[in-house]
Amino acid sequence: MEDRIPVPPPHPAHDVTEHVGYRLKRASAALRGAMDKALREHGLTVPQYSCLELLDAQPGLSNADLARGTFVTRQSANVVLRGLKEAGLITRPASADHGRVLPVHLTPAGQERLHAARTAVYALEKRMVEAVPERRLTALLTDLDAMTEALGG
Amino acid sequence: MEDRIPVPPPHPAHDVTEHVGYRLKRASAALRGAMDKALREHGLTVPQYSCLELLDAQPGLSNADLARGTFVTRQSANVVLRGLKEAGLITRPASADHGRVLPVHLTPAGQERLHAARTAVYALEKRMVEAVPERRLTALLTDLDAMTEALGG
DNA sequence: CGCCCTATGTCAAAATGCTGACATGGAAGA
DNA sequence: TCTTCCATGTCAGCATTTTGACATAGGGCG
Repeated sequence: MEDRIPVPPPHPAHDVTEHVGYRLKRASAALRGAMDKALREHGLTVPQYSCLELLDAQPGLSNADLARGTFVTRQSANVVLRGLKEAGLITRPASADHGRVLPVHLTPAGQERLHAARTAVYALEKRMVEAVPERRLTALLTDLDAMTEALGG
Repeated sequence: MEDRIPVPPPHPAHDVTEHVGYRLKRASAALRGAMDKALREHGLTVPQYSCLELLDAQPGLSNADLARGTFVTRQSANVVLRGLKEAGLITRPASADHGRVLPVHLTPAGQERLHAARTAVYALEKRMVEAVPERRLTALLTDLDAMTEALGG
């Protein structure tokens, strides 16, 4: 008699694979995998590419900025930056002249590498975008953002 | 008149943060973070919880099945299963009686733990779902799946 | 000026995940 | 039947990421 349950109100589906979260994770995993494969041919990892893109759009970002922008911890971003610096794709002052922030910039080699990799990544983006009806694209972005905010950033 | 545009072929947007991929990753990261926090109070990690959910819906899944279902490699899934077994939440035969597959099952303790954690996770799902207009929910799921398939699984 | 509070960069350790490789069991096809 | 091919489970090594902690720089405010 313990199955006197009135109703599972907030539980629309009974199979996890029907949940929004599951679909979201699956799509994200597919993107990650595809990017990983595409970027490997350019000698870049996904976090590395992400950093280059952010730096191209906003030169001088700090390590902490990049961490937030790539959704990882400061420590992880730091490791990525070391790799990029060792590869000669970015520059980073050894010491800060003003505050404590060490502004990061792309080198010409970094620009070049980014542009090459970007072509491959944008092709993936194109495949994704074309998979959804054009009139729904805006709504999709809106809803993704809404979900993000509902979860607290 | 402007829809006469041949098309801005591969580069629709100029800021990465406008791209679908970025929004997708951000939403996924937000979900991951929220789940991580919620599950910690129940002594579970996200991969562990994912396995429990899959096993609850489909008892007897193999390690490889769970790996595919949680979007990680067989090796990673194996580590997760060891943790779950050590915690007494699942059972797994030491040797296969039929093929090579070792079917995994939830223990009563596993069921219990899952049910407790599920409440917390479903609350998150609810927040997400309610953030998007109800009439668009189905479309959202459809589009997420379409993007997944466009990227090759 | 001096105090608190936040943010940043970094170190160390542990956890987590992946690549590469191998042996084995089953299934499909010659 | 036998042989080839694929999937599974697992080991080892490496890469990545996170947690936790710490010192320091700056802004806000008494």
